[in-house]
Parts: sequence; C-alpha cells; structure tokens
Amino acid sequence: MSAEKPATQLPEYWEFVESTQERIRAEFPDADLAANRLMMSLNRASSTVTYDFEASIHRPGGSTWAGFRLLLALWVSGPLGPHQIATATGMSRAAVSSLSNTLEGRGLIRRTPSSEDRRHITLALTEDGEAAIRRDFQAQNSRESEWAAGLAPAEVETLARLLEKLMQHRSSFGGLARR
Amino acid sequence: MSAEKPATQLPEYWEFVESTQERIRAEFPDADLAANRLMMSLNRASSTVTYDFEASIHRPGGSTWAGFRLLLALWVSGPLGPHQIATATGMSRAAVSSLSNTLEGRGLIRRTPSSEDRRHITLALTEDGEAAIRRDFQAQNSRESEWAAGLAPAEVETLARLLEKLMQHRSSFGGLARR
DNA sequence: TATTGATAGTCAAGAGTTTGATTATATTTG
DNA sequence: CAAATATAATCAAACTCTTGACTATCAATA
Repeated sequence: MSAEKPATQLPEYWEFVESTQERIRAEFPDADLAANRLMMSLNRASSTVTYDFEASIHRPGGSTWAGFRLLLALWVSGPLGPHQIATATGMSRAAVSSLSNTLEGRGLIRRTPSSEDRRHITLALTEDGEAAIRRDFQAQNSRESEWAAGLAPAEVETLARLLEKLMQHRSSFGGLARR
Repeated sequence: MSAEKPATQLPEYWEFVESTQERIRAEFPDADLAANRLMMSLNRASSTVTYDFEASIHRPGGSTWAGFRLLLALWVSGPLGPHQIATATGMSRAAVSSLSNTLEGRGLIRRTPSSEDRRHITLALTEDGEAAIRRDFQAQNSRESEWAAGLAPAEVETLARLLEKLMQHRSSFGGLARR
C-alpha cells in the first residue's frame, strides 16, 4: 500500500491557518485575526468538500463539478435562458455559454431559440441529461450526508444559517458580485 | 447610473438554494436535505467572498487570488519547496509549478536549487514579492473584516469553529484530498 | 554494486473561468 | 421614423487547475 497519506496531508493544510494567524499577529497587530481565520476556514472547507465531490463522483462518472451545477439548475427550475442560469448558479454568462457547448456536445442539454425575442435561447435537459442529473444528484447527496455526519444536526443547521447570514450582509457594504 | 443591480442579483442566487430544496423534497423524499443545504451554502458563501476579494483587490492590483495564496504561504513560512507549498495551500504540485513561472516572471519570487538534494528547489519572496504580499494582505484583511462585520463576534468564532470541525471529520469516512 | 522503487519537479492536454470585445436584436427617445 | 442606447449571447485571449506522463535524482535492497 502506498496511497495512504491523507491522514497526514490534511493536518498540515489546516495547521497553515494557525501559522498564518501567528505571523499576522506578530507583523500586523491591528489586523482582524478573527475575520482572517473565518475566511481561510471558509475557503478551505469549501475547496476540500468540492474537491471530494468532483474526485469521488463527478470525474469518475465522466462529468465535472461545473457541469453538475448547470444541469442541477435546469432540473430544479426547468428550461432557462443562459442569463437565468448564470444568475441561479453564480457563473458568468460567458462561462454558461462555454459550458453549454460541452454539455450539448455530450447530449445532456438542448438549445432552442425563442420565437418571441430572437436574442434569447432556452436551454433544457434532454432525457439523457435528466437521467444524469438524477443519478449524480443522489450520489452527491449521499456524500454530502457523510460529510455532514461529522456535526450534530443542530450544528449543521447553525452552520448553514450563519453562512447565509454572512452572505446577506454583502449588499450593506458593496461586496462585488458577478455580472 | 446603470450598474446598480447587485441588490437584485444576490437574492436570486440564494433563492435557488431554496428552490433546490423544494425540488429535492418532491423528487427524493429520502434525501438528506439539511446536508444539501449546508453544502450549497458553503459553496456559495465561499465563491461569493473569494470573487469579491479577487475583483476588488487582487485583479485591480494586477495580481490574482492564486498568486496571493502562494505568496502568503512564503510570507508565513519563509522559503519553501513546491511540494511544501502545495501541502500548505492545498494546490496540486503541478499548479504550484505553473503558478511559480508566472510569479517568477513578475519578479515576486525567486527559485534556487538545493545543493544537498538536486531534486529540490526552494522558492522565496523577492523584495518586491514581500512588499506585494504585505500590501495585498492588509487590503484583503480590511475586506475580510467588512464581511465579518455582518456577524456578531461570537458568531464569527462559532462559524469558524464549525467549519473546522466539519473538516476534521474528513478522514473518518475517507474523503478525498489532493495528492 | 546494480537494480528496483520512491520522490521532486515539470510538462502536456483538456476543462473551466475571467475580462473585454463583438454581433444581433429590441427598446427608447429626439 | 431614425438614431442612440440597452440587452442577450457568443467569441477571443489569458490564466488557473486537474490528471497523467515523464525526467532526474535519491534511497533501499538483493
């Protein structure tokens, strides 16, 4: 056996957050340490979880994290225009456009022009696309559940609520969002 | 004025989390809704914050989020080899290698071969690199502080702690990490 | 000592993202 | 009604990231 290092890899990754705190404390006494710790943890937690989903589910199934997100938007909301998908997923319109080419090539979505406004098009799941998102969603949700099992149910609820509260504060100081 | 839409953009982005919950509830009654909500919120919060840092600080300063993270690792820990940087930042070794080319070209880091083990090289900040990371760190920390101001200090602490707890659970079920 | 295996860094190909420009179509307004 | 403005989607170029392969070097061992 030779691929058994995750147990040592993660601690070092997280220890770096503490090393950073120490360095900042020494170098910038006025810095907001609590905010820095929060943002580093937020980023690392998100990256770690996303990487796990992509590596354990989406790539082995021949798909990608980005593709999953776009298909999910169509599954949840029904046929949408690229602009609406961009809003729902947080991608840029250019990213949606590019990704749509890939998914259309794989036969998972279909583009149809609008007859009312010829600037518009609509994207919709094909049958294969619907089957793919149902399968991938269930696989990912199982994985999500395994991750969340590390916290008590009340903690899961608290964590989600605090994340949402943090985001709701954005507009009050002009945080930037995608166009 | 015409670029004043963030106030309507973000809500729709977050409403999608709830739409997803409803769809899942209807379609997969056995799904773990709480876990799904947590993971969607985690991802969205992280993406939103990171995008804001990149758009408001790093890109305007001619740098990038990825570059910032690498420079920060060197500033916190002193000269490191690519492998150590990969571990500390969570990037792959290939990503560190590629990004190092960019940063070296911009005069922010320096590569020096090791005399002991000729497979090793060491990356270190140049004077310009040190000045850049100090400037960018302070700018980003101010922004981090603005974000965190949306929560009470105790909530900031709780949020960071729960994120860390969530991650510590990873190894107990075999979550995947970068190599 | 010679081979075998592990480790460090890089390269190559492909996917996704960003910003800024471009094209086509609608809407507003002088 | 015509011209200016706005909107939708896409394109183009540059970056970052990932996986998998490759080269060089060191360590272990037969």
